[in-house]
Amino acid sequence: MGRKRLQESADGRPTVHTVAARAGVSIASASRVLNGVGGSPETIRKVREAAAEVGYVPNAIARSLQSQRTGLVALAVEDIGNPVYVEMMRAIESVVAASGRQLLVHATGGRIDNETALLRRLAHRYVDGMIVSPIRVTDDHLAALVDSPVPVVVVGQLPADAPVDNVRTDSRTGVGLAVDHLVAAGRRRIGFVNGPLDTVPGAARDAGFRSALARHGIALDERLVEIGDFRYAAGRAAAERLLARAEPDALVCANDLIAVGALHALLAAGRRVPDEVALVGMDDTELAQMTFPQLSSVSLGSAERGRRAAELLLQRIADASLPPRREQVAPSLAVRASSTTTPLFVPAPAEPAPAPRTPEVTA
Amino acid sequence: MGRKRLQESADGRPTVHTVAARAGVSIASASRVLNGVGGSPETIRKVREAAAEVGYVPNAIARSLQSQRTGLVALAVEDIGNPVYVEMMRAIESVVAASGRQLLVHATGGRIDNETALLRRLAHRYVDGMIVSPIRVTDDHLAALVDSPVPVVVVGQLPADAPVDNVRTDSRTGVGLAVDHLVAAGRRRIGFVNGPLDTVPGAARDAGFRSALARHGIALDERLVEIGDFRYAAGRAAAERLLARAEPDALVCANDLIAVGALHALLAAGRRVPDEVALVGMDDTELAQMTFPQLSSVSLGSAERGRRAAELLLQRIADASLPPRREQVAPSLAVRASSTTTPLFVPAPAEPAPAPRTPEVTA
DNA sequence: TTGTATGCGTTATCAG
DNA sequence: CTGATAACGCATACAA
Repeated sequence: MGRKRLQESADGRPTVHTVAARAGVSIASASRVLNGVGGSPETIRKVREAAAEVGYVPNAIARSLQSQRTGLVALAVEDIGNPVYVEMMRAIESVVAASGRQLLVHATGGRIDNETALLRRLAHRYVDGMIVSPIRVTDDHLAALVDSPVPVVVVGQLPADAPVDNVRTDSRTGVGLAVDHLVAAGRRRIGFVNGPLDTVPGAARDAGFRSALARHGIALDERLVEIGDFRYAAGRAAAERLLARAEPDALVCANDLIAVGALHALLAAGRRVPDEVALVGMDDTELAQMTFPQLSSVSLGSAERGRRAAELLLQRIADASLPPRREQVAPSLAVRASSTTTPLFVPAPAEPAPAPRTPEVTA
Repeated sequence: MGRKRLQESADGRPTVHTVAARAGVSIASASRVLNGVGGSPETIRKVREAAAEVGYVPNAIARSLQSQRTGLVALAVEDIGNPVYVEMMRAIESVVAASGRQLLVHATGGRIDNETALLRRLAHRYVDGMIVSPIRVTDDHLAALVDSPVPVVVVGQLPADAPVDNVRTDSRTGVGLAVDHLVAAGRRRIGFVNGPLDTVPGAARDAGFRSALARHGIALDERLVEIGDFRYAAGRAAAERLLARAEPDALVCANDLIAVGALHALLAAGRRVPDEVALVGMDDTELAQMTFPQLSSVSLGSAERGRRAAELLLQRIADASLPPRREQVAPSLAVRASSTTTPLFVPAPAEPAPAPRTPEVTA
């Protein structure tokens, strides 16, 4: 006869039945003891003993099918090599962990199909909810987001009427902060190294740069604008192209990875930073403090956005009927050595220095 | 009466029953059509239509309970901010994706309890297998690894007799490569900035450094050895401490993050790199090519280790009866500007230059 | 407290 | 090809 109700699972590992049989009790009693609810002292002893002997470990999948939850939350980002996502992830992780859940990260590689596939697969109940930070948003993508089977919070720009929880920043204004700072420092030939214009952040930053220059009455020289992608190598290459045909006295970069690439290009070309060319990155990641000189960078509050996104998600998991919410985090500028010309080898002034700063690289 | 067999799931979302009822067929037929096996043209049409109308999406948890697999593979690493794990992750991802599975990453933060908790939770059937790269290994930890409910592959050093699939490298030898290189370049006062000695990699690198110096007959000056952790900030601080009390003519760092920190410390202290102090990192990550000057670095084949680990895991998932396997990846040295003193401002020689190299930072 | 029986949503088996 | 039904492993309402 076919196995009717054996005591072990298909792959030979122990189940509640194994434990129950061994302890000489029903599976209900076994289950209760294993979950710490009820059971006479004697039963508890027997079950615990049996469980230990067979090395019982509960099947989380089965448990989830029953409880309708997995205790898992996912974060989908484009490029896990970008430190901005690391910061965001850390912030999310701490919130998620505090709720007794576990955070899983999935790198989509920026391929939209990949991201929608994720929503259509992983999200189909493997996780209790997910936070996704899409770099491009198509209608298809948006549709998948909207009728996701599990709660979703989007970090990043989204159409105004999209009924999805959303935490955003204003990178357009953020770029403006960088330009204002540089203009105030007397720079006029300000260059811009951006990522692809067909991405949401790329388009926003481009608009921000142009409007900021206009606001200051500076005519934009298109030779001072160059585009790569949002990674180091392309940023460096783009900066090299720009430097080969123009002479900026400042460079704004669409993120810190690009800025580090640009810094490399500048130093390799013999330009002194910040004396000849000031440099401002964006995202204000760890990376900005690793370079020499350290990078000024526009903070888009990635940790804060992550934290808020996690909170929104947990709230929605708890109550699916909540209306779609939208939160915004304001950008700010972290000024460091890469955009601050200071007198060198000059005795410290009697008044306290404006801010602790590492020495300049130039002599 | 209590709901006997409704057509929708507990949370009101459609199930096979919903679709079947709407299409006027049995759940068996519905399931078959939904899975693309069998079904008359008419049935297929009706079911597809019904599924589309109600927006049916299969419950992956239920499916997994039945199929005994999730199609998910997890990678557990200590610090996702360390680029070495990013490289490893990318390699693993490509192998895993090629098998039609999805990779999830979990950052343990190096806390052992966290990692064992992961094994005891997530691994309890939420994933088909996992790759874990522990930085510390206790007996407890090892035990959890050994009798993990799902296939596990460990990347990193493990006791010789541990019955666990294992991909390792020899960082001890790796440090030796760095020292050899520096000694050959005429450096004698070689310093070492390491991570914690109670970690597996920390201990191995320490041993490697000491034995390498001994091999060259160089007496170790303990003032030239400093310890932080494996991250940037601590690396920089450790290098600063070292530089405050000793005058190395070269620095070996236990990973690239530390090396970048050391580079910052050196430049901030006005030391010229590599002329006054040569610098060699370890892991040969992207980061090594981002700095100026670019970092020489000992490659521990992190991508290769990741790739192999993923292959081992997939094999074991396919056949659990495989004996424990152990693979080793040899270290190699990538020489870049940070450890190569070249004549500056000298006309290019008639013969081709030894290798394309970015200009030195010093003048 | 304990055991029986049923459901979680899906897939697989086995008659019809 | 189709439909009823039995698993998958666990949790729990209910009756004893």
